Amino acid sequence: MTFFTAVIIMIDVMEKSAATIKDIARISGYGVGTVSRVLNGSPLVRDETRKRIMAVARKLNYRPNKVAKMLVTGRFSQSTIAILLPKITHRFSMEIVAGIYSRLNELGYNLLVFNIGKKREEVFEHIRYSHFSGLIVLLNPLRPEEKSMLKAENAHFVYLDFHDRNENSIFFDNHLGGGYAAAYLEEKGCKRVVFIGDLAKTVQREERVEGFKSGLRERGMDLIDELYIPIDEKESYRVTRDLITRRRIDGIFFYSDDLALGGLKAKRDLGSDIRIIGYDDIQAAGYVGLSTVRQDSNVLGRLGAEAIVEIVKGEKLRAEDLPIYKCLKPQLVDRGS
Amino acid sequence: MTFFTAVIIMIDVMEKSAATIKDIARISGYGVGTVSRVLNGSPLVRDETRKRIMAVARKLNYRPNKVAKMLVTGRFSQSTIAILLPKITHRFSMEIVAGIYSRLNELGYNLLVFNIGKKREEVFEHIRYSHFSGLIVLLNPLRPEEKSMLKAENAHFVYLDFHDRNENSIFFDNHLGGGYAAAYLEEKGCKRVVFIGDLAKTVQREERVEGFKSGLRERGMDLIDELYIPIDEKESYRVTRDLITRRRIDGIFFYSDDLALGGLKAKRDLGSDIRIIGYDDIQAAGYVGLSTVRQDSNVLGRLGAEAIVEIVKGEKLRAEDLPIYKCLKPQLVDRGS
DNA sequence: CTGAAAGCGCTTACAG
DNA sequence: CTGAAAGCGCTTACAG
Repeated sequence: MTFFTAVIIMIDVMEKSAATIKDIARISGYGVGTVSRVLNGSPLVRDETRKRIMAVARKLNYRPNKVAKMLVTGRFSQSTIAILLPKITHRFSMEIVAGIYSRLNELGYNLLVFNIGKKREEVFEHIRYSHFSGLIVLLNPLRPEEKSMLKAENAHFVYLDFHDRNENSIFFDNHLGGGYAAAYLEEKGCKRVVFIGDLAKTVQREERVEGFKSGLRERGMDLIDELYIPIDEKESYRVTRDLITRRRIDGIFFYSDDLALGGLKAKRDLGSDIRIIGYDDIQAAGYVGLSTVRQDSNVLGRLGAEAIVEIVKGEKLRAEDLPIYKCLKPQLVDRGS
Repeated sequence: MTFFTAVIIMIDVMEKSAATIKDIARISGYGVGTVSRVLNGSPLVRDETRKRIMAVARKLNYRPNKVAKMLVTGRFSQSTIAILLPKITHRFSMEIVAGIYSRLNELGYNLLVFNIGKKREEVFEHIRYSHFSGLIVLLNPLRPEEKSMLKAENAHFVYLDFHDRNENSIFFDNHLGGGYAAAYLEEKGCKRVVFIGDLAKTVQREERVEGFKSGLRERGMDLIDELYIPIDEKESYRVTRDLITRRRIDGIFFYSDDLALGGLKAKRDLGSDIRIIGYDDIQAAGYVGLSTVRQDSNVLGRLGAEAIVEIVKGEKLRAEDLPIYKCLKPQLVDRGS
């Protein structure tokens, strides 16, 4: 008895790697089949046996290997869709995620969330060794080696709010939206305007800026400056205040509502009549009365969820309509800011 | 050659279940080892062989079985934490999720999201056959059979914003918060107040109401009515407008900010001087100037993430400090509403 | 370069 | 009631 206990403790200490059903069988003196039955609550075992085996299992702090169980039973959740978020996320991205989630939920799929962290490679290792049926890539491009990894696994993916002619993409027209911003500022009588954007140089930003600039050109308005700052309400508050007090300008187009929120606060605190427009139409924009270029995050998210599920289920696989390439239009929302 | 093609097509059509490496081996005439090497891009294969095998793989639309690969390589992402959301979610729940997510992210864990849908049993089947290390159960109790399923899998879980003496729980003190609401309304000079809550009868609601009532009693204030309505801003707008116009009351305590938002709008539209207080302090509350009882969703989420990770890593397993049972305090936020 | 075999941790008929 | 064996789909030394 003491020896018996001693053996168990030794093993408990030695075995750094998790205990298996085999260990339990060996130590308890039963066969693996019996152990398996006990662990799964089969009624076909003696009570005595059950107790003995359970005791050993507890002692070893046994945790069944789900992967092995999945393989043998063939029952594993095929209904998980993964999403890959960019390193820095605006509130807008989170609203897209909410849209994806709600549609996925209706379709009976679970959501697995990845995030491009410091070590991009590590994240892709995780992705590689995780179990999911399809991937939604949000707002940023995949590198060639990442794509080929996915191809090798024959794992499907769809870009959301990013576009690549050769891949499934659902996205907003940023050039058009930039133009809307110019039109808005013109309508409010602005002549000398500034653009304030995120530090991160993204395709979305470039397209939006380009659309804005060509809009200004058409209207004979002047782009006095372009500023690039971190996504931080306080920072944009400060920058806007400086602009209003030190420079002769009458309108600002912010790359995103996150940024514009700080700017609007500065304008109001100073009682300035400068005109401000943001981008995205996040929830807060409605509450504070910020004019913006609306991108319907909910629609985008839901479309993305539907697309990846269709692809994964192979409903589109043999059709000519792959890759999916869908461009959505933004809308101008005038709240008088 | 035609025969060859015919065979492939037949198989392609017949095999409803996915093609395996064995199928490719059989059809291509090579061994499974070679097929595996090709599929994994090993350089130790003739080019000719590679092409032939790849052709068959494509024809069969081969998708590697990740589960089998995981089992044999032993490389599968152990760093996934799952959360289980209640059927109906307030915005507050979503803010908790954001907190969980951000902390999990820092700790290098992925997030898998489940949601109690129509068929509760089905969700638990999914949970059972999904691979994750620990589970965070948000805002609602597990049933006995669900707990025993988790126990059988030796899967750890922690309740967040729900409490049970026998399980790991991190939660807010609702009784205290209800008292704060009463104190707020008294301070604003209210005498005749109403409580408006969600239809769903939850522990949280009961505790909050009880705290509110005993707060009123201490202060000699009258609870004129208790109304229970669906979580819907329009609905709470309507109900509040009716209360203001038809009944002699001077204050309303809303179970959640989601509800209070509609009420505040009604108050302002009518120019009423009724006092309104909500609960949670969701983002929108700050934007519209709603007084509320603040529960720090970010802190709660982050604590939950840390707790489950600690438990999963066994850092607390042999200590006496299990189960974790931590009660957080809410705070009163006076925005003058 | 390629095949045959062993094995990952588990379940499940099949015999006793 | 219990054990021995086959097998889930894959990888990986080990021989050729």
